[in-house]
Amino acid sequence: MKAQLEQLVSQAIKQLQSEAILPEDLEFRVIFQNTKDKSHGDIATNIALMLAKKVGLKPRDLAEKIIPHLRGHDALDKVELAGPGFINFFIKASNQNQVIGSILSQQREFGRSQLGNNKKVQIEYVSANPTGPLHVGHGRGAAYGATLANLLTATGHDVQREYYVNDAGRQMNILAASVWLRYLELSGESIVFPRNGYQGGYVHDIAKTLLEQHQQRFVVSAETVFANLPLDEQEDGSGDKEAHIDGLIEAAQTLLKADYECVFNAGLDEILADIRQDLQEFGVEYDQWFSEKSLSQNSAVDSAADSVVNNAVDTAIKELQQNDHIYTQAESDQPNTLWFRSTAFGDDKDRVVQRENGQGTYFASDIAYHREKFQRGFDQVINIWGADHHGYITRVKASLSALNIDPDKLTVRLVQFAILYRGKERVQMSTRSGSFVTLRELRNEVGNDAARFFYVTRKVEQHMDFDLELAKSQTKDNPVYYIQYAHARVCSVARKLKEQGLEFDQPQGLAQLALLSSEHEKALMKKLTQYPELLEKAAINYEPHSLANYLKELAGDFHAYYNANKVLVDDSELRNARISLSLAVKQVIANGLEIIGVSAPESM
RNA sequence: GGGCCUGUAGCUCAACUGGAUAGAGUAUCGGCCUUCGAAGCCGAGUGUUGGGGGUUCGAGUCCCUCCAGGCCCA
Repeated sequence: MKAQLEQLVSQAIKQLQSEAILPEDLEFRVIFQNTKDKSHGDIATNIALMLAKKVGLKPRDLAEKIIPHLRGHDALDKVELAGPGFINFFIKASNQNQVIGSILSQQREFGRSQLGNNKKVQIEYVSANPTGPLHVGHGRGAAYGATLANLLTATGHDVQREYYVNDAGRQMNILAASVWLRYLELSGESIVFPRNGYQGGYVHDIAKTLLEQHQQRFVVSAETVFANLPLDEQEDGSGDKEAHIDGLIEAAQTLLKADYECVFNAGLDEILADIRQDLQEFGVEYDQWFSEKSLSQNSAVDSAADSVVNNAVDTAIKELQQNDHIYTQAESDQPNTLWFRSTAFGDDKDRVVQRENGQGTYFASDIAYHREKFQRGFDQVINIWGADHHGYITRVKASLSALNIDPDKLTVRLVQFAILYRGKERVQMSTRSGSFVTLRELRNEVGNDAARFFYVTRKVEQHMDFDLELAKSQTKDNPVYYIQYAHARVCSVARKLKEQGLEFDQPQGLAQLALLSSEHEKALMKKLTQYPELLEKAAINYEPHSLANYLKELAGDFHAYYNANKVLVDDSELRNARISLSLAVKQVIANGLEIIGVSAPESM
C-alpha cells in the first residue's frame, strides 16, 4: 500500500516539476507514517513540510498544489490537507480488509519477505567462556540473538548462527587447575583452594566424575603441587592471587605432562555440554560452534605440504605484518613482543598481539577469528556482546581495516545487563553467595516462554529490570500470558463453533468482510496490515523489541474487540466474516510469537 | 581523568529514526460475568521527557554544556 502511495505522490511532484511549478532539480524522498489519530486517516506524509523551504512555499500551500494530483486512486476514500501541512490518506475499507484474505491464504508465510535478498549474514551470540554455567546475563544475549536471527531469516536473509567457544587461554587453564585441585581434595589431599580459582559447586561435580573415571591416575601430593608457589592473597592483603594461580597452572602442566589435557578437557567438555543443553532447552539454536583453540592449531595439510606451518592466528599476524601494521620495540625490555598499530585506525593505544614468549594474545585470536569469518563470505557479520566488552569494538574494527576488510560489515550490538527483581526486592546475583544466578534456574522458575519474551521486550541498550514475580504471574499484567491468551481465545471460539455443530465457511467469510465495519474491526485490520512492514523495520534496525510491543498491541485490540462483539452470531455471513478476522489475528500472533521463540498455545 | 550506554507519568517501559494533543501496562478509584474463556473489557486523573542553551516551520529524538546512575579503560 505504501509503495503504491509513494509512487502516487512521487508522480504528483514530478508532474509539478514538469509544469515548472517546482524546480527540476528538486531531490526528494517521500516518507510515510502510520497515523496515531484516526481522524488523521490511515497513512500520512510530511512531504510538503520537508520540501516547503527548498521551493520557497509555505507547507500548506505546497500541499494544496500536490493534492489535486493525487485524486483518482481507487484504493483511497479521500486525501486531506491537515495541520501544518500533512497530507492524510484515508484508505477504503474494502482495500484495508484484503489483508485478512492474505493472512488466511499465506498463513505462516504472512509477513515474511525477501527484503534481505538472501544476503549472507552471520550472527554470533552468547559465546560465553566455558568456565561455568550460563547466567542470567547470558540469557538476554541468547534470547536477543536467537530472535534477531529469526527476524533476519523471516525477512529473507541467509543467516548463520554461531557460538565462539573460548576454549583456549588463561581462564580455561584456571578452570583446569580448579578441577584438578578439587579432584586432589576428593582423593584425600589436603589443599588450600586458591582465591582466584573457580569456586562453583559444578567444579566439584566435574572433579568427582574425573575421579570415578580415572581413579588415582592424576594424583600428586599436595606438598609437591604447592612447593615453591608464590603466596596466594591473604586476609591482610599480602600475597598475589594472580601469580599464585599462574604458578598452580604451571605446576599442573609440569606435573601432569600429557595428562594435563585430560583434566583440561574434562572441565571443558562437561561445561560446554551443559551450555549446549541449556541453550537448546531455551530454544536457542546454532549452526556452528567455533573453537578458539582451532585457530592456533596447525593444520595437518599445511604441515604435510610445506615445512612452514601456518595456523590461522599466525597467518593473520603475518598478513598484518605484510600490510605494515605490526612493529616491535627493539630497544625496550621486550624486544620480541609484537604490537598492532591500532592507533592508526582510531584506537586509544596500540595492542599486543604476540607476547614476548611467542604466544598469541586473546586479541590475536579475535583478529584471526574475524578474518576467518569474512573469508567465509558473509556480507554482514553481527556480534552480540555483553556491554562490558564495548572497549573491544574499536580494536577489532581496526584490525579489519588493517586487513583491508570494510569494518562497516561488522556490526556489534551491546547487550546491557539485566537486574533481577522479585517483586520490589532486588535479587543478589553474586557468584559468591551462590544465590539466583544461572539461566537454568531462571528458566525453571519463570518458564521458557516468559523468559524469552521478557528478555527481548526491551531495547538491548536499555538497562533492564527483570521482575520474576511478574514473569511468573498469570494475569494480564504479564504480557506473555496476555498475548498467548488472545491466541487461545480464538482457538476456543473455533472449538465452540464445532461444539455447536457448525463449520467455518471461509469463502463466505472473505466475501462478507465488508460487514466488518465497527471501529474495533477497522482498528484490528489496520494493525494486521502493519505486520509485514513492522517485521522489516525490526529486522533492519535489529530491534526485536518492537515486535514484542506490536504483539501486545494486537492482542489488546483483539481482547477489546472480543468483549465488544460476539463472534459466533446466528447470522452466518457476519459470523464467518468475524471468524475470518479472528483467525487472521490468531495467525499473526502465532507468526510473531514464533519469531520471538514463544509458544502459541491452543488453550491455557 | 577518558570512552560507551542510560535518564520520559509514583513504578516498568514505548514513541515508526525530526512530525500533529508524548503513549501503553502497572498502581489508585469506579463500573462490566444467566451470553463465544473475567487469565478479559470499559471509564477516570497522572508529565518542566534530568537541568540549561542551540539548530528549524517543528526537538523526547540532532549539536553543545552541566547533573545523576551503570559498565569499560588508565
